[in-house]
Amino acid sequence: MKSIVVNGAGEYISDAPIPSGLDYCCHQHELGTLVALYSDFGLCYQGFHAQPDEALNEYQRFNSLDVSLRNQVITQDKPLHLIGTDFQLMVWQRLCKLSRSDTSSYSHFAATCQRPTAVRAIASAIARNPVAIRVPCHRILPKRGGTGQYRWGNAIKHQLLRIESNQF
DNA sequence: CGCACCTGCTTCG
DNA sequence: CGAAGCAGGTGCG
Repeated sequence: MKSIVVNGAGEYISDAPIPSGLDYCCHQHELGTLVALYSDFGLCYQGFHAQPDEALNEYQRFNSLDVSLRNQVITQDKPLHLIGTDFQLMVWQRLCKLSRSDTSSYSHFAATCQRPTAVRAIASAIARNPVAIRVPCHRILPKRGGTGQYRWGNAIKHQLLRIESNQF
């Protein structure tokens, strides 16, 4: 398990301590309320939730951590502060390199990660992406068609893709 | 379509 | 180290 800070392109910036407290910010996305959780080093979590504590619960459960909610803040443009195994971090960083409306299948994405046969492991790592939208896990789709699964709801994944493809 | 079966790899105990 | 668990893929009807 490592805890690192990366920029918007997924490039490594530095290591960082595991957060003990997080600031939060709720803002309206056209598909729902988006809750962001910030450590002192960057954006740790972003997901579709009605309440900030739901987001915190998710974050704690996924990372087996005990973290407190601190202050409400306004939307901040910060780097990402990600916690995960080497493998997960590699996958998330790779996702950040996808440009807008650049979608791919799970198997193709696995190949671009240099793990062409590890499709299921890659999919598991994608599923644990803690930062919706900024880490564009929604751009990875089943080869057979359809939009596949999404941690915050399949309908939202579908809509995100529609929005991204329409803006061209 | 849906289903059964297969798969390789990561993760956790 | 072994076993569980996968946001997948394939082939068949």
